[in-house]
Amino acid sequence: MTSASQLKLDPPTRRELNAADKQRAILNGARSVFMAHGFGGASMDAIADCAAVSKMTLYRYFESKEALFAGLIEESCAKILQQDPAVPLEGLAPREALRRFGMQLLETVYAPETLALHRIVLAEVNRFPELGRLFYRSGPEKNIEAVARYIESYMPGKVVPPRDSRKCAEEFFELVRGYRHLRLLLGIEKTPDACIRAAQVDRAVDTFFRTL
Amino acid sequence: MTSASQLKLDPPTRRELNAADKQRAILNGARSVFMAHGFGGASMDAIADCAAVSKMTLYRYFESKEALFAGLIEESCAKILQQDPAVPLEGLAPREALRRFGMQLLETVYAPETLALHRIVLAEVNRFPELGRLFYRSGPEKNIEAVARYIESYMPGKVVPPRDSRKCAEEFFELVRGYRHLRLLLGIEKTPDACIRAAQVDRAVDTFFRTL
DNA sequence: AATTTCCGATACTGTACAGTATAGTATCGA
DNA sequence: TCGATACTATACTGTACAGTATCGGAAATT
Repeated sequence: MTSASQLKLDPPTRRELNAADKQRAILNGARSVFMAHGFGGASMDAIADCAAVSKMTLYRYFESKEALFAGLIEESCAKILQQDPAVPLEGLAPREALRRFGMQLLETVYAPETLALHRIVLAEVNRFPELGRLFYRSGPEKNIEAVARYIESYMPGKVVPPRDSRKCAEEFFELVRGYRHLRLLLGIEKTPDACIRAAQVDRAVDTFFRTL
Repeated sequence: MTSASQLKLDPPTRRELNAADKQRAILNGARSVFMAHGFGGASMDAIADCAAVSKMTLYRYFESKEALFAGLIEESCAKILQQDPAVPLEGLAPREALRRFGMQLLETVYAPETLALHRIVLAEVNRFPELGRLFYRSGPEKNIEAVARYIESYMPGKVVPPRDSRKCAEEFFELVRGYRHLRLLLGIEKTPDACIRAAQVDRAVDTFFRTL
């Protein structure tokens, strides 16, 4: 190791850093195991092994298996939410702006980790009802609201009273994600590359503009 | 008992009748328990109790827990498939025909049992990959193909070459099911009544016709 | 009625797992 | 150097559960 001294921090900070590392290691291990085997199929021993941590440490950071699971899902949802870089919209033609929204959506929801999260939340929503709301608010709702606001600000007069911008935004994302989303969730299709995703978004944007 | 003789059948038939009843009882019990608790959370004892049948009988009809689960999902998918009464289309205006397709879709996919099936298939698609295909072929694919055929037969010239009837049919159903479908799957919204469903279908049909 | 065959209720077996207890170790501050 | 804290390894407890063995009894056959 080259000069460990420059990595040294004052004690409390350093300890917290270690603690944060452990927590992250645990959550990463939990992610692998829970996502692969579901809540019921995951064992705390397997998670401990996967996180390279003893089972006692697991229970020092999380009350129970349920708490660990809930913590993991919360973290995963937050991760999805944060990677919303609020696309810069100024000066873009509406079609191009919507294309960017669409591409961002597909990158997120077609990603294997997001698909796994989606599956497991649906699977356990009976056991943990609050996770349903959490998931919806972290992902779909944010996107829909962003597009609704965009439509209101940059496409005035396009949406007239019996329709509203929010429903319109939902329709837009329905067209973008398509039935391919279901096929991916069901594992009967491979994740499409960026090129295919772009074609799909273009088509969805075309269709969407025809509905206005 | 009043005159058991008139209920008597010749032996083999009678035995088979009982066998069919048992099988149905088992599958019904399995449905309740699996749908409520998932594959991992369901115990064979609970299923036996729920079906009012001994555990031995369970194992007489199904090799293992996995086999019972697979059998149940197969039966559930088949049930969805069969309740496709091939709407009579002759003499209907296209808008009206599509409204019927849409209503039929929502009745099926918004039904609590279908939502439960949807959730559990997604939950277990890692463990039982073939169920993904089975589910997709039983439900979505049938519907999409039916609408695609309708578009080809009854709306000639509406869909021009870069677009194809199948993609169009997918778009139609995407608009019909809406994000409400996801909210129902996540348990954050109550099943809408027929009136709300009809309004949703009307709106989707309007939007769809604007895309043509 | 006697006998054979099948079935199901109950009890059991082995295993896997959540959670805990214990005993020992590494790290750090004083 | 001492003492405290956080960790590890391991073994244990109790429970839940998939799958099985046994035995009594009902039906089918004679």
